[in-house]
Amino acid sequence: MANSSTNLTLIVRVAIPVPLNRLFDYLIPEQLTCIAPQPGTRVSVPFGKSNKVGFIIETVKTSDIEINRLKQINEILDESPLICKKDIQLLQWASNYYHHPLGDVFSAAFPVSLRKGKKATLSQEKYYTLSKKGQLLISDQLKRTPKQKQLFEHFQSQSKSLSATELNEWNKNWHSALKSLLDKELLSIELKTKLPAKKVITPELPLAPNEQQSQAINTLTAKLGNFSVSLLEGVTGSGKTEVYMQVTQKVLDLGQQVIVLLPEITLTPQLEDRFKKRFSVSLSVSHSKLTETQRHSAWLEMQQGHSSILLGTRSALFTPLKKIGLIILDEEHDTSFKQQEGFRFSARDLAIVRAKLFNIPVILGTATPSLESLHNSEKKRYELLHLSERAGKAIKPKFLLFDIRNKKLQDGLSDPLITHIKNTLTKKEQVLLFLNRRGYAPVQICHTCAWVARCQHCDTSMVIHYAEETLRCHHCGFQQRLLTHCPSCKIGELKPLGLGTERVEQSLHALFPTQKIIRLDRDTTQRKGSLERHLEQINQGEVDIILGTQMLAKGHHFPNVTLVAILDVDSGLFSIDFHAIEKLAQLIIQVAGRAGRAEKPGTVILQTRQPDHPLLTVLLKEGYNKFARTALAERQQASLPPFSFQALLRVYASNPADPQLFLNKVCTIIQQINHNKTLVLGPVSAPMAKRAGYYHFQLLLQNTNRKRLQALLDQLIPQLYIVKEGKKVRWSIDVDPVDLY
DNA sequence: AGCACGCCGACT
DNA sequence: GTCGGCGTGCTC
Repeated sequence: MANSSTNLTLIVRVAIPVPLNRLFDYLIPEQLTCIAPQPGTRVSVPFGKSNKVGFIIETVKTSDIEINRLKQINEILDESPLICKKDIQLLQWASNYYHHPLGDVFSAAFPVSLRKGKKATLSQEKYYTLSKKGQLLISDQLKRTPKQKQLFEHFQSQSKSLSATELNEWNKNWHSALKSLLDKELLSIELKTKLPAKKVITPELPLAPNEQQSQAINTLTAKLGNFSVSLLEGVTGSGKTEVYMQVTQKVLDLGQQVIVLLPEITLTPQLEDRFKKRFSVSLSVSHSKLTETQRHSAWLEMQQGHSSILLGTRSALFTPLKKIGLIILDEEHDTSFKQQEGFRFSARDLAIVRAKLFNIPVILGTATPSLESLHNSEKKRYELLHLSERAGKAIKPKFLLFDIRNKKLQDGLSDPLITHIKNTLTKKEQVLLFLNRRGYAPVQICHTCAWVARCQHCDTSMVIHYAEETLRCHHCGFQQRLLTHCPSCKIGELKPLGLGTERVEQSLHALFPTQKIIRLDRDTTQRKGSLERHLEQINQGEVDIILGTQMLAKGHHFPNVTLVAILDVDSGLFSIDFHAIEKLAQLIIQVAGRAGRAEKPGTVILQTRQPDHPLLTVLLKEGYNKFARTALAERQQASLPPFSFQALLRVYASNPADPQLFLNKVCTIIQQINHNKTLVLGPVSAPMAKRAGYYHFQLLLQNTNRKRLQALLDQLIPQLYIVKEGKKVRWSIDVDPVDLY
């Protein structure tokens, strides 16, 4: 007889969430081999000294590791795979493309609960129903206990099982009566899966689309059932959401599900509200502010098909769907779709990969398309759909560029700006001021010896926060008491240098003592719900001047604001990162969309020391589209993305010399394998070399051909895990970086 | 990433 | 004489 044990040996290759770029092989114990575990199934495995939850990637007969060195899995956690083959393919593609370990990539696709091994079932809810005994009872027999009689009769009239939630809707005071009825065995308990709440609202009716909207809706509807990417370019107020919702309805009519991805926003978006009011089907929401249980439920509701629409941020993209029909990505230009740590994926780009795998369409919507997406539409990879008409009679805002060179400024406010603020306030309209720096002033300097308070952990100055009488580092959080005397020369007077929101606020109070001024930045909105409270005050008209950082730029519309000013646009114009001007242009247009409404046109004021900046001039005189075209031409000239492809290798270590030693080694490795003319820029120290006590270096790789860049990375990255110079540092690779530091 | 093992300083 | 510092090496 043949050796049956070798015939029966079943090995599974498991992705484990550790930063190791390989899979781990395990044996399936004999008593479990009857269940052939499918890829996408979770398993509990012994790993090192502890146990971990991993994901089966494939089943194989042999392993590169000696069979007697393989461990057995502890347990198969799922009866069937939690994600389908195509979604596994998506994750494998992402792991290859972003050169990030597969186990970690899998982790990103699952809520924490499932990563930890929690059962993949929706929570059970207790339902109460009349027992056999209860069904035979006449309610008059309970007349001595009126509360119980009332509850009993409620059950009789409903003639179905009721949950605690449903009982609460009926009458808040049911707990003790219920307990008594249970004790008398007149009621019995049954457990039911907790499904997303049934809606009791009458859904709002679709709006009548205008000519352009119905054209977009028709075009998009015709694309259902096939892969395509459409770039829906619609100015603020042109009714993109209506288009999303009407196409979504068509997908629902086909019995399919829709994912709607939104940027991470600090302000509650109206979009969620509009979807909830429009559709009677169940809708799930998934973002980082929800509890773990809520995200667990949302994931399973979509996976099991109980819910038809998923609204979520970046990582919601990976949620498995029973019948995926459409992916919508709103505000596609927003950089929060790119994860900025660990597995640095772009949800926008992966949405397209996923859509291709499932043969479904993607809609990318925005008023200010990213340059990459515009380029792709010019190359006919995406279909460009325009919504240029503003709904209603809304008038475009007026832009004013204020040259502040050699001008007297009162804490960042020029005289003409102050005049505009005064005029707006006289008309009882609101003013919105942007300054992207919190605190009082970014520098405390000695008037005599020019000594500057610096952070001891970072290459940056300490920011003055007068309100708390502290100096703070905005990069590592280090803080100390405000200084009163120069520690260097001992005689000089310490003065604030530069602008922060706190300082501008103080100045505004002096200029407009009778007006209500509100400051919104991380310092004033730390407490939960305080931002929402402030926004409510603003929309109630209790506030005259709103001053804030860019946290105000996204997601919320202030209808009574008719003057918006960006106090300092120059930081965007001078940045060493070529993405900065694109982001600034998007910010300006998005901010302009916040201001004014039909009968009250808005004005947008930009203060600058570069009034002749060519791109800025184009943007204001000829609009975003012309700006984008000009900026794209500049990128092409310089061979920058999207005309080339980049990968950024970031390194840091506590020892200042180690990062560069590692990158020097990396350069020699690249020289050995670089047969494809990939540009190697660096190593250079990061723009702020020392941060939170670590020294940062980086190396930028660039090639006009994406495949060639990938081919280099394919050869390079595995070696980074091996070389000894890599052991002393922490490194990470960022493919298609959107932030170059 | 964890978590061990492994050799050199300040302490009961 | 030990407790523990974090360097380096492994995880199927």
